[in-house]
Amino acid sequence: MALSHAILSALTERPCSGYDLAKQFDGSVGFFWHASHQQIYRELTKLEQQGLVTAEAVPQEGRPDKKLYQVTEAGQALLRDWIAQPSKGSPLKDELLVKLFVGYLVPPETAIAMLQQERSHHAATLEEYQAIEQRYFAKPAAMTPAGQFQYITLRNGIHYETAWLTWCDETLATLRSMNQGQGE
Amino acid sequence: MALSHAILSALTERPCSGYDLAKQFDGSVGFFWHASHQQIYRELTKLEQQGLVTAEAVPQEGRPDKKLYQVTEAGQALLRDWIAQPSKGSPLKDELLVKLFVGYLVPPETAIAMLQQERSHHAATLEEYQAIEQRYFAKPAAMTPAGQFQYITLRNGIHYETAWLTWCDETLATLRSMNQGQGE
DNA sequence: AGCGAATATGCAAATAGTTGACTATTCACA
DNA sequence: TGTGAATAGTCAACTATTTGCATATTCGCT
Repeated sequence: MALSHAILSALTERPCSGYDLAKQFDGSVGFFWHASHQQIYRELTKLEQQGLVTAEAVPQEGRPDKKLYQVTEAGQALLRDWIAQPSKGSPLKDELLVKLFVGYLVPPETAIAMLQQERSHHAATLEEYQAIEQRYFAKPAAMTPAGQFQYITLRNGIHYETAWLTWCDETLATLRSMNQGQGE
Repeated sequence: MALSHAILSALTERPCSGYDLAKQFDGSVGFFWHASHQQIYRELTKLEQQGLVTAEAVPQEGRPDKKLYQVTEAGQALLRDWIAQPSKGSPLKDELLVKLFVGYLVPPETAIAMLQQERSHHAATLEEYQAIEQRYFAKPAAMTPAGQFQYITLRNGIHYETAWLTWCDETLATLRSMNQGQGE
């Protein structure tokens, strides 16, 4: 199932501890997948039992010892096969859109405030992505294939956030004109 | 939790049977929420026990009898309160992006084929949305508030699909140039 | 010394979601 | 008459996810 694949993908990109993996899922991987740390550890145990990853205890200084996880050959082969299979679509679940579906139940000011909040959240995320783009992907043509594929996922995020902002602006304009229409 | 809210929203828009509700979740509501019909019936039972919806048996001719569900005053009040609360963000889970994160594991031709398939899927969805827009929302300014809010959600879908298409085209161009770069 | 934060890991219960299977009614068609 | 499709609904087992909680180490600060 997809969490195992997401974990294998993240570890293929960079072997790391369970803790760091969870931080990846809060960070860069979190844009296109997410999981709680409890889930991640649970899945890592399974993957290890299946021989798809190895766990190696690494003593550290100044911090607790950690377990370094890396993908085995079998793990990578499984990932390769999975990549080549048709992807399942990703059905959306968006609370804001559910709310807007019956947005007429609340005053327009409420809806407007909701959209403004949503807009500022997406604007902040877009800025974050653009900062990453500038910092790490300033010269895409000069990057390794691995880097280029990572950039591709970042570009998806940038398009996504841009589309949300465009829609927020359009919707705010609509709501404001509805509000004025009702003020008469 | 959100499925109950999604059901209350759908029933507020139009009281209907469990079967029709499931069809709504396969159709228009399915763009921003989804649930299996088993889940829907289960949730309806709960909502009825909580006094948030009523179920009324309706005899029919030429088809089995049905249960018509509608939202109670309490249900609508709960929905109104929920709408006014801050929305939780909707973390994404996208299998294709996981695959592309480690896309270098497969030949570029495989990645290109993946993107082409994805592109055609999004193009078809966009066409569907645009057809709905033309058919039901040709004159947004002349619509009821309820209709306008529905149109707002449709517009989100249109922006979303458009962004995906743009990104697919951009990514296909990238992959093709990577493929040519490697062909040397 | 104790506390909080960061690093590092893990268990368990409850809830949410998926999948499989099933029943019943009605209609249309071979 | 039997079959398949559409309408209409239900039960159950399994998987995935969320939430709460916990342990341990190390560091820095009061």
